[in-house]
Amino acid sequence: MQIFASPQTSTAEDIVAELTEAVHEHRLQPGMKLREDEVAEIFGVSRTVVRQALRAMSHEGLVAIERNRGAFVAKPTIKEAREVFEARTLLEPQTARAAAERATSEDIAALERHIENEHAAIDMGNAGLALKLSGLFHLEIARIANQRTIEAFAQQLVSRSSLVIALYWQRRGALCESHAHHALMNAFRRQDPDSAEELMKGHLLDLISQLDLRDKPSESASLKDALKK
Amino acid sequence: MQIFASPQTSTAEDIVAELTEAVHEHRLQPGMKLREDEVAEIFGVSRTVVRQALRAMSHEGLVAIERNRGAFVAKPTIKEAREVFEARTLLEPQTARAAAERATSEDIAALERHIENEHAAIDMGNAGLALKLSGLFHLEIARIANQRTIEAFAQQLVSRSSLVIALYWQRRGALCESHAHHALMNAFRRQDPDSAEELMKGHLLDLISQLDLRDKPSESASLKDALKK
DNA sequence: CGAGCAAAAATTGTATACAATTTGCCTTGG
DNA sequence: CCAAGGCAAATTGTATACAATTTTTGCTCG
Repeated sequence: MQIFASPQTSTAEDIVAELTEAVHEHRLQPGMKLREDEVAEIFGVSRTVVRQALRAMSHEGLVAIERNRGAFVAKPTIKEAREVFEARTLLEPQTARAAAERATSEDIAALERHIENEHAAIDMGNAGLALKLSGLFHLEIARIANQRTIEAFAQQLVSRSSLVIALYWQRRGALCESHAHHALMNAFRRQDPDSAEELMKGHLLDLISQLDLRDKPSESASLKDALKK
Repeated sequence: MQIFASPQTSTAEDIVAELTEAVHEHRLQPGMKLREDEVAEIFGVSRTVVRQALRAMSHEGLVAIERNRGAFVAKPTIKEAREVFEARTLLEPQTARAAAERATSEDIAALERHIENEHAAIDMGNAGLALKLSGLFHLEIARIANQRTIEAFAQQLVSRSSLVIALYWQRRGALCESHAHHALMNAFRRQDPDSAEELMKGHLLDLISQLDLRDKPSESASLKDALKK
């Protein structure tokens, strides 16, 4: 399967960006192997640069590197999935509040365009694109809040959320409703930090509620437990 | 100046760990250059491995890599310094709460030993060691809370805090009082999450208040502003 | 026919060689 | 004497070669 276009030479950052985008759009799925030679040929660089990219992504939790075995798209466990959304619940509501306090009319216009794109992606049935845009919306808010450090954390968490969704989303076809995004944007427009914070909190809880994060026997920590009658 | 012991062969992780420890103890100071050859010789590996380590640290915000110019210990700006502690204020109080709910008697014993070590370091006048231990105390709490994801964020934030302290601490000689750490541990012992959360919040605010984060003309964002009469 | 083992192929880990870029110094001309 | 230009040294960026490890293949033997 041809997943990427083939440019000539790329930097490690380019490769990270493209691979990350592919994860966001669920073209790269959890567990897929990323062979260095293969990636190197696709991007027209040597393995040296590919390794930089893969190590960077492993540091973001998007890729799992097993020594002498290679790099794989990460497969977050249920515990990790919970942690990702718990961290988001700590960071993003407050960030939305800060963004609501700072948002300029340009910021709001950008958000509005963004939501339009989300709708367009859903209408044309491009679920992968819709999912990616949905994640980017959250990053845009972090950007507006002007908190680079938290933005970097959010970026990592949103990316990992894509993996969590790929693994644990319940109703496969159903809605990635940008309804909540609309409500958030309106709170920004009203310069209403309290609402923005609450809406973000609710939005995240809503997302979590649509995941199936019940413990499964296969994830049981100990072999002994698994063999219990 | 001889900063490191010289072992034979090390992994990239070893190098990250040693360099990070040196940052924590203020043996490596903001702005110092980290030449690849030099580090490679010290650790007895090739530049390949050193580059892995330096790139990992740059991703953590501990090292700044300038293209074709090399790696330097990062020099957080005042804005970054504020962001680091704002992020800590979002994450750590809640984490302390979670830790207070989960802490076992072994956890508390470990914290107690840790605080003793902090006192010992202060008594023997080893400010660098005391500073490092002070940071590790916060990481120990994240570990007790059993939140790997947040622990990773906290690790990065604590490391960057060491750089911030190196740059912006006001009274050079004065106290890194582990007083607040004692109070936190007692809250854990009482299984008092509310207190733990409040104490951590207050502790962080206290730390921030001892930094000099006033804007300085030299940090003016634009050259144009700087040249204005 | 399947289990076990051994050799071969494939893949990753590390070091080194070479290219590209920057930095410092020295020369030269005003 | 100072500024500008350019050459040389030092340093980083990338590719490649080689070593170590894992995975696959295919054979033998039960």
